[in-house]
Amino acid sequence: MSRNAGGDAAPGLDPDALTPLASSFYARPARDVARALIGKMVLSTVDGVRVAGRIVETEAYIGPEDPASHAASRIGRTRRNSTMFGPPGIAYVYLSYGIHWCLNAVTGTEGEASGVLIRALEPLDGLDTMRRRREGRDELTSGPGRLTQALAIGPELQRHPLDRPPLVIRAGEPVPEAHVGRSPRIGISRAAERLYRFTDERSEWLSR
DNA sequence: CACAGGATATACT
DNA sequence: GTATATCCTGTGA
Repeated sequence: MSRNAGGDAAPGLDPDALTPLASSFYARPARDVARALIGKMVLSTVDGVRVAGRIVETEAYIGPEDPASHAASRIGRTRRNSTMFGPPGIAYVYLSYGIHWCLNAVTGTEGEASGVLIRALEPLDGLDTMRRRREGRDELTSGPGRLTQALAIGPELQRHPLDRPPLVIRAGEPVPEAHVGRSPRIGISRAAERLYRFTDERSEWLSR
């Protein structure tokens, strides 16, 4: 079977040829990383199957002072959120509503407990695999729980460094500032006014 | 030990 | 728009 089965690949951009983002990319404020991740590529080879997508929606969660964060100061460091206190560039994976696994990249300095939630991808490669994993549904990767299902991301990838297989984030074509939207984060009750959600406004694959 | 609620997705009215 | 699945975490008895 050829790559790009199902069509919809970005022309002229081969995800395998792009440089993985080093941990230094993540070693800065979560808002900067959330903005910079728009347009980057996520490649999963979990289960030996190649699946790729382009990041179109992220959210920043910024240290203990962010009351919406799993690592908010009122909670402190716990077993669930301990990955957020780890070094930048690793995956923080958590279970939402008992059903959906969600993927974050840890950012900032070690112990800072900041991260970026990957909320939506534009499917680029391995669409047949995504559809199978999503049981034939059309919404393959437009939502944090949907994209982890499509990419077979689960708790086995807790603390996985994001610069190597089976889950790699790579460079992509820059998204001009004019196309980047900023809006309130989805599904939170605290600090709901902060504009920590970043989107590629051109995308058809946003979560809403 | 019991319980409430969540950085969601889906089915149903 | 509303209901509910489903389970882990954090909290407080």
